[in-house]
This record gives sequence, structure tokens and C-alpha cells, in this order.
Amino acid sequence: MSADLMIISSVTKAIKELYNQEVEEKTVQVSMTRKDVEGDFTVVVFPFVRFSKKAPEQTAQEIGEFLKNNLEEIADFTVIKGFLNILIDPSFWINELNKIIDNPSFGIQQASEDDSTVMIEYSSPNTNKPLHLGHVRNNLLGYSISKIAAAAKNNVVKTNIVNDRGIHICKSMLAWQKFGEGVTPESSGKKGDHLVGDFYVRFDKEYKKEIAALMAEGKTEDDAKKQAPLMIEAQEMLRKWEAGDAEVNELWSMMNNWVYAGFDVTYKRLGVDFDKIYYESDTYKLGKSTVEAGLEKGVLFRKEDNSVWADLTAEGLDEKLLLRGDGTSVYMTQDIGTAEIRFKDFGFDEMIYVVGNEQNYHFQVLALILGKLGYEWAPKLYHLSYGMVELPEGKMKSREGTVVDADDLVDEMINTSRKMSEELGKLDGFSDEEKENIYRIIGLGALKYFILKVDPKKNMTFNPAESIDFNGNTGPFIQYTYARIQSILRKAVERGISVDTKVDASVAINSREIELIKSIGKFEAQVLDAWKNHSPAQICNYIYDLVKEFNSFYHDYTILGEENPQILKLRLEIANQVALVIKRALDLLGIEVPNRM
RNA sequence: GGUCCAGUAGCUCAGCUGGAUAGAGCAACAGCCUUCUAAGCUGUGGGUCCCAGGUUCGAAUCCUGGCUGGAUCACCA
Repeated sequence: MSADLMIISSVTKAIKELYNQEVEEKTVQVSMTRKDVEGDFTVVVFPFVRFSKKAPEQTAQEIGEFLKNNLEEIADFTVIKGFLNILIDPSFWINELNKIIDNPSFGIQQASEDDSTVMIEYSSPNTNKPLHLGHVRNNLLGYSISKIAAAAKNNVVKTNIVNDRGIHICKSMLAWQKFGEGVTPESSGKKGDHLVGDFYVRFDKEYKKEIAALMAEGKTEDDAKKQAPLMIEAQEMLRKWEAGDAEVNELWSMMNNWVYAGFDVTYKRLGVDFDKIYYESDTYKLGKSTVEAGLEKGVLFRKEDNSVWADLTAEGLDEKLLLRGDGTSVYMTQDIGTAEIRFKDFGFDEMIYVVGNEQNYHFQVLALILGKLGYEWAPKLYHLSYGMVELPEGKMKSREGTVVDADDLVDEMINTSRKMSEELGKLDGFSDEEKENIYRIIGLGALKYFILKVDPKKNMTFNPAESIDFNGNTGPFIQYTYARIQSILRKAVERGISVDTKVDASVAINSREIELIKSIGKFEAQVLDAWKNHSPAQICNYIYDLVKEFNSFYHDYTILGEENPQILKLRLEIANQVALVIKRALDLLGIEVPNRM
């Protein structure tokens, strides 16, 4: 039984014996004592004052006496106002450390077949342009939450739905056909996603020229937009694509494959991956039959123009279109179909959509409609909604060229990392290959940590000009602590000191060491909490606090210089566990650790 | 206008399932490398926790109402 549960149970006993009152265990608040107060656990006694009918101090005193007499682990207690601070025997903490040493995957649980299956959709790009900063936040969040889910004992399926069809890709295709002169990624030496993106931009440019020309002839802007020959051609191309036109499909297939090859490179550099990829071109018709079945059941209705709608006015929302008058499907229809096939494929217990908060309404409606259609799993959908990434000057606008490209961003981070490393000169004697790998680890660590440490639901500001800090509450700071500990461990091994073995429980432990063991021990609960709240940011906060605490200890105390071999051993094991927790925590964020930096 | 989200130090953010004196980082200033990696450590200054009510022994945290900013309410995705 863990210490806090033990105390809770004893407190309920105390209240029964002292005041003859039954209290539920969940009403007993036991927390870790704050650092500036002596003690290990704190019981808040205010809620029990009405039972004791005595002052909070006296009540705390009485409960404290009872606990001290009934629990041998309790060494002493103090009372401050209504707070009962309990001091545990120091050997308890060494035993806690030993338990952690015994568990080679402390904090990371392994799911079995009986555990829940969680499906997580993230990334979900359009195939007409390369990934940008917004996608980076999405990918990092999605990947991290997948890792956290797995560590919290879930079977995880990472999925991606690629929006590979529609007018946007036709625009790129058309521009390539007209202006591309047969250029390919190979002939131009350009990444496929960037090449296709260039043609998307080119389309827009030419299209604007046509609009301007038409408006000069006296047409209204709306008419000009509709009548511009390029737009008409693009729409015609989409019709041909849907009709299965061989030539258009071949072009579509070729250009999409360029994009996928480009995405693969970006995904790989970001370190994200998927277990199952769905393509809209395969799934876009799926929801139709479900919608029609819903129509027959009478949960949906048809308007005079033949379009099909869901009436959500009873839920305080509007009516939502599900099939156009011409029978074609919309985004919502696709998502209904995709959800159905996913449930058939994997039978998930939870389905998480990592999608920006601009789609909050969409997912609210999706869950409602699936519920109306009678799917009992509709409440299992969860929209992990995250805020926008803004630049200091405001939103990113592709038309104004202020979009931060994902590949450029990664390059920039690695360059910054390289520059800093070279200035510090700690990697002399390493091969170029080893150095580059470390620069990569640090640069990406900085980027990922910077983005993940912000609560997902909040908008965040990203300042590319100032780049990202490598000091303070940052990825490199945490990686640095890891590297430092590795250096100590290497030296310990050279001296023949065993690492990762148990510590004698009678060793004289000081309060700083106890605090570190407590902090290490919180990791497991932190992982579960981060999962409960779907928030990698909680892992960031936790690991930052742990690292800060360790660095301060490292500064104040020697480890290998300690003369008492038992204390040396204790400190070494604490350092090792800090490093292991750093490694596991950063892994949950998709961040690697360097052995030196 | 309806709905949802956010508002905490000059800036970027923690803390929010109610608990003790609201915390970090950056920026500014002052210290610390003959000693395990100074990408580090220590200190100083910096606050109407948007405002007003309410619930409570106790509110940055919960409730109500405002204010400000953002998102969304398409036969776009």
C-alpha cells in the first residue's frame, strides 16, 4: 500500500475512534507537504472540524497523535494552522527508491490485450502544399499523446487521414500542366511537397491575374472569380477526376506521390509515424449510405431541393447539411463514414481527433449526429482541440508569405544547435557524423519542447526571429542535465562502482535527497494525469521541475567526491533514476537524449 | 447575435478535481568555474491573478453577470 493511502485509511480510523464519525476515504485530503515546510505528507483537517467540534489546531494535534501511535512508518508530525504535517521515517524513502530501481520501466506501463484501445488521428494534411508550423504543432501533439496513451496502459493505433482529393489538388495539377513544362522533383532537385506547393501558389497568382483582367472589363469581383477560365478548368478537372478519367487520375496519382515522398521526409525528421493511414479518396463516399439509412429511420430530413440535413436545433445548434442537392457528400459526411470504418477496423474504446480549435463546432456536430444515427460509440469520440500558432505579427498567411515551413524550421533549429555547440566546443574529438546527430537531437528537442510545453488548448506565439531559447525552461536544458548525469555514470563505471542496484536502507539520507526521491516517484502518477487531461504539457512541467531540483542538488553536493561510500552510492542511484525518468519523459514527448552535449 | 475557448510579472508561460506566503523562464541587475559538463547554480527588483458579485472556515481555482481578445455558426475542407 502506498504511503498516502495508508494515511488516508488511518485518518478515517482516527476520526471514527476519536469523534465517532464515519468519513469516506475520498473526503480525506492527503498531499505532499510543500517544500518550505517540514514534513512529507500533509493532511488538511479543516473538513473534520465539524466532527471534532474543536479548533483546527487541536483537531490536527489529536489526529496526529493517533496516526503516530498507529502507523510505525510515521516518525513525527507537526501542526501549522489546520494542516497536519506528517514526517515519515527516512528509510521509507530509501525503500521507495529501491522499488523504483527494481522496476526497469518505472512510470511506463505496458498494455495487454484486455486494456482499452485508443485510436488517435493526427496530422491529416492536404496534399497540395508542404507542412507548416501549424502542422508541426499538430504532429508533435498527436505523436506525444499517442506515446502517453501507451504509457498509461492503452493499446494505441496512430492514424492519419490524408485529404488527397478535392479542388485544392486540382489547382496544383492544373498549374503544373499549364506552366510546369514537365518538371519533376528529380529534375528540379526539389522536395515533392514543396514542388506541388509551388504550383498551388502559381495557380493562385495566375488566377488573380485573370480576375483582375475580368474586373477591368467591368465584371464584379464575384462574377470574375466564378468566370475566370482557370477556375472553370480546375472544376472541370475535379469532375473528370470524380468520373474516373484516366489521364487526370494518372496526373493526380503522380503528383500525390511526389507529395507523399516529401511528407515522408518531413515526418521522419520530426520523428512521427502512423499505424494506419486512411485516404479521403477511398473514404469520401462511405458516409452516404449511413446518411440515407438515417433518412429512412427519420432522424435526418430532406429538403425540397433534395439536400439532406440533420436538425440540431433541439441541441441548441443549427441545421447541418449532410448531402448536397446533387447527392454529393460534404466533409461531415466523409467523417461519418471514416468514423464508421475505423470502428469496424479497430473497435476503439476511445477515438481522439487531434485537430485545431477552428473545428470545435465540426466535432461537436459529428458526435451528435453519430449519436442520432444510433452508434453507441459516439460518446467515445474526443476532439483534442489545440490553439493556433501565431507569429508575433499575427496569424500566418500563405498569401503574404509569412507561413513558417516545417522543413525550414527544423533546419533552422538544427543550425542554431550546431552554432551553439561549436561555440561551447564540448564535442571536440567527435566524428562529424556523431556531432551532426547530437546537433539534430538538441535542435529538435528545443523545437518540440517549446511547442509541447504550452497547454494544447491555448493559442501560442512563435517568434522565429528570436528563434528558440536553449537556456531556462527548454528541451536542451533538460537534455543537458541528462548528459551531465551520463558523464557521472561513466566515471562511476570506470571506478568500478555498480549502478542500478539497491541502496542500503539504513544510510544517512538528507532532506534534499529525500525530496529528489519524492519527485522521481511522482512520475508514474504524472503520466496518468497527463493522459487523463490529454496534455503533454503536464509532462513538460513535471520533468522541468525535477531537472531544476536535480541541478540545484548537483551544484550543492558532490556525488563522486563523497567520502562515505554508502552516501555516494545513494546519490549515484538517485542521479541515475533522474536520468532514466528524463529519458522516459522526453520519449513521451518524442524527444531524444544525447549522452554528451 | 448564438456557441466554444482564453485573459496570471515588461514578454512567454506554469499553477485551475478549492487549501498555507501566487511560481518559473526570458529580459535587467549582482554574484559563483584549480572541485562530477557554467546549455548550469545563487540572489535582487518586478503582481488589482481582467472587473463585479456569490458559494465556502478558505477562491487565481467553483458559480453568475459583465469587459477584452480569438475561433466558429458555408451546398469549403
